[in-house]
Amino acid sequence: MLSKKTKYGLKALTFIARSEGDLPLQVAEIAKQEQIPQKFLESILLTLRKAGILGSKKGKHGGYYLRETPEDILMTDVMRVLEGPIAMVPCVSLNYYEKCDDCVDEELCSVNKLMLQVRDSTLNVFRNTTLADLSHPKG
Amino acid sequence: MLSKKTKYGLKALTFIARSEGDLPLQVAEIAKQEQIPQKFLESILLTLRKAGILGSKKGKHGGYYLRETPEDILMTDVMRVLEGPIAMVPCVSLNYYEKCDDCVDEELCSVNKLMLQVRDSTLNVFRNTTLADLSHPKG
DNA sequence: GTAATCCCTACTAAATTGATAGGAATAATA
DNA sequence: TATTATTCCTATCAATTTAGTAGGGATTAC
Repeated sequence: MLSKKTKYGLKALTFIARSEGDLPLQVAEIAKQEQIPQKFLESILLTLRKAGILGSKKGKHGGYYLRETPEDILMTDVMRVLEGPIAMVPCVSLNYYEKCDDCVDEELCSVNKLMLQVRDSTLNVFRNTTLADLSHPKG
Repeated sequence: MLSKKTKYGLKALTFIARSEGDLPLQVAEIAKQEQIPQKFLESILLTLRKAGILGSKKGKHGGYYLRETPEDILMTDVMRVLEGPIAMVPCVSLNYYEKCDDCVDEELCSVNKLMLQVRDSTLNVFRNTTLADLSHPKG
């Protein structure tokens, strides 16, 4: 299952991308428009900012904005920040590889074999989808 | 993350497929060979039997066996039994479709748009992979 | 009738998820 | 400078899920 965190994060990013204004958008407004608990959204946007996907401005009239244009924001990056590793098992993870304790030979392991294919096909989707693709009505 | 249940289930199925004997295999032996807690594996194999993927024989010299040849056992079926719906959100699920409470227009929803693609690509892998593919050293 | 095996139910500890609460720090503006 | 609006940070918490464990009933081979 996709976590609420990721779901909310994607919705928020799309909302910001669609706004296209120069002004930063406030958590309160995004939360209201997208029906997301405000405090929860606050922590999610903070995560996205720390990851370099969003920028922020503090104080009155502050808020969040995209660091790059939607066309340049890849889902690989967004999903890794929000949902964690794309691979479903560490032994097929590109960025967080870890050998299984039990596994004697990875090449013989059926779990490894199957999940490697799933990772590749999912990665292919994320690598070819930008925030712009998700933000346009048709696409 | 892939659950241990699914991981163990896949390993057990592969183990059975590789054995190829006429005799049913016992939980105790599979558990020992694949380093899986026996009682846990028991409940997993029971699930697979109830789903029609495994058959069982009770009593002394009993055990589990495949209901079909490995070539005919598709990962779509196995994964749905072990891990649940393949879609990461109910609104893109083929078999368990459910509309989101909040979502006004699914065609505008970025989460829907992205997860639909992920579902399709994952489904494509599972539909084209059989237990036989996972059981052979090369493949 | 005994031993080996699957079958079934119930319970539990640990981790994760989806929040909520409270306030500190910062910036605009009157 | 005081006020207000906002992000930033830490801590806490309830519900759910996961990964098992425990105990014994039912069935079959021998």
